[in-house]
Amino acid sequence: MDSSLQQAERWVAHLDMDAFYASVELLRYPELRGLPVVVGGGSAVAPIVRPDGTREFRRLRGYAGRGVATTSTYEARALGVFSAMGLMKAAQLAPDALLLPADFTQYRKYSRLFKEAVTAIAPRMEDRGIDEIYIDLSEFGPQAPEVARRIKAAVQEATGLTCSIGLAPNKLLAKIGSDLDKPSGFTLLDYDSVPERIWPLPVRKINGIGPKSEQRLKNLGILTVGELAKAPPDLLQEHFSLSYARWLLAVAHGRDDRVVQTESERKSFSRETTFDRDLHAVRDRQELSGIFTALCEQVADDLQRRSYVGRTIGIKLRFADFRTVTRDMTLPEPTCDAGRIRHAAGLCLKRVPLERRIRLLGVRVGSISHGEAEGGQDAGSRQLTLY
DNA sequence: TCTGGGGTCCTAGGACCC
DNA sequence: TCTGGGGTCCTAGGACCC
Repeated sequence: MDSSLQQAERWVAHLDMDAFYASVELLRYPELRGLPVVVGGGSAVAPIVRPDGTREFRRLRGYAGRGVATTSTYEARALGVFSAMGLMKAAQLAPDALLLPADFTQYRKYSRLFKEAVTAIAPRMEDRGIDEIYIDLSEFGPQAPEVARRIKAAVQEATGLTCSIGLAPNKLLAKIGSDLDKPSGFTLLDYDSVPERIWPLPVRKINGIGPKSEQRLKNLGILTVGELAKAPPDLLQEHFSLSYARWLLAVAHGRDDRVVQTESERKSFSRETTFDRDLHAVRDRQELSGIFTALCEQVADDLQRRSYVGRTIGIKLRFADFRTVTRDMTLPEPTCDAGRIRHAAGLCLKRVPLERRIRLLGVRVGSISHGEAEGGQDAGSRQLTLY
């Protein structure tokens, strides 16, 4: 490679489905179109089908429980209800909004549909979760914007759902772009447009700056990306780690070298649950133990169904005061056996002092690999599978 | 109005080995 | 006798994302 040659221009698209879960629900319940709808809570909020076939939908009013909004329609957002908001609070803001339970089987189906529609046109796709992806369109050169528009149309054709696309020379700008014109947006950004389009935005719009960093930047008088771009490097290095300070300055100028990652291996499996009420380690011992075992069985089942085994078994506890602790231990041999996971997780739990009430319990298996578990009925056949 | 569930990555200290 | 580095693994916590 001749380093004096300028690197070929990159084209990266970020595609984000609009209000994904809620939009899938509207396909099923078209009569709710135009109304504030919130997805969240357990199956208890499912609509009731009357004898005559008509449906009665739950409203947010009177909701009691610990659920949060997973998604809301744009009509509900106009009333102040956004994802991750507690449903009790949402009920205060929008008591007449309709409430539907999340149906992940259905969302996974539509996720598959839209991703298939994309890869049929442009194969270099990076999965970023159920409702968003990056697409490397560099191979299309100057045709990239046209291809991106075709992808947007193909997604709608395949699913009946709209998406928003940002198209830019890198992932950072593509991601910001897809959010600039929602819903059903299409935004083209290049480096020259950074001062005009990106600098006025709050720093929180940058993927990687969360609530903590936002607050710390605010304390330094930095609210917008433009202010970040002009911040003295010394000031940033004083308040953040060297690598984070460098990253902050780079992204503020719209710079990002990350490649579109078309393959990735998962690193862990976990299951966790928040209780309806906080449980007491001693008084609710039986109930706690039953839930603990069930979580271990679920993780074991997840591993087995996908032919994984793991060596690091961990637990997570959240106390009533929201403090979270984790404990883990690494086994000499990997496993996917519920009993072994339960035993190791039990040892981890013994290392946590349990004086406070518990609100959440979780079980995790990490250091995973494909293959047969050591011990158990498969021990003898290990050789066969390895060679 | 008390804040879900499933992930990834980073940092940092200690153990242990060479 | 006091003092080394480097590398890897393990564990805990935290920030962040969808």
